[in-house]
Amino acid sequence: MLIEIANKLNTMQNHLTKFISENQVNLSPTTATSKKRKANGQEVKDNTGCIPSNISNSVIISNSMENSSISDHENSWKKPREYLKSTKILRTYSRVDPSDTSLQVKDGYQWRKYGQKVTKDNPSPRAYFRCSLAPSCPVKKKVQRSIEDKSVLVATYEGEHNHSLHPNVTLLDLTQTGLCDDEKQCNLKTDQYGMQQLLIEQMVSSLAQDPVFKASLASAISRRVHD
DNA sequence: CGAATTTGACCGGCGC
DNA sequence: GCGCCGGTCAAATTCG
Repeated sequence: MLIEIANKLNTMQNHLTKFISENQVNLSPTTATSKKRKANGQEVKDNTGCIPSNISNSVIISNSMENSSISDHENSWKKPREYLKSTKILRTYSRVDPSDTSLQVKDGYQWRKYGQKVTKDNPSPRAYFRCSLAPSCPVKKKVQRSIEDKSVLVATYEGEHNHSLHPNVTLLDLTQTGLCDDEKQCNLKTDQYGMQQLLIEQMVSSLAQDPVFKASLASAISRRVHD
């Protein structure tokens, strides 16, 4: 029976992988522009605090390209537009203990903090991190508490990891197996695979902590046992 | 003692 | 040109 459950979980993971691939979650370049103010001169509200209403106690992932709730200026990070065209933005929401002031989001990667700022429209400080798994990795991360719910950490990721290092994921070396002869393409595939694995882990983690999902799973297992 | 974090200073973009 | 603001730097401090 345990084997069956394991198989079911594998199937579930395959479905998740397929879903992520088909919906291009996190893998589409942002088309964000850097307009900060509306035409009438009123300030555009920073959406860092806007969280999905159905958030549980784990991680929710939103794609900046498809999620219109994310303001342009939040995505811009004051970067040149040319740079933005080739930069991928990902935002995740993590529920943490409100008393925890560390602003640490456990996503499997290792981050080095290089700055912290209090922004105008959110009293909670915003922390700036760089990926420390590889010295040349361009990925950056911003973490700030939600303005609406201080128990929710909003992590915004910019860029893609240019390395295959990931503490929780063993990646295939496509270059050595001969499956990929173009080095650039290979790096892209490797990176996308790594990001997919990360997304899967986060989604599975989210499901695992969802009481409704757990109840459904328990019910399904129970039916299996009684069959 | 080296690595990681903190924090004030500095820089560049943008609006007025 | 000036001031505001977000992002980054780097010296000081803390931690393991």
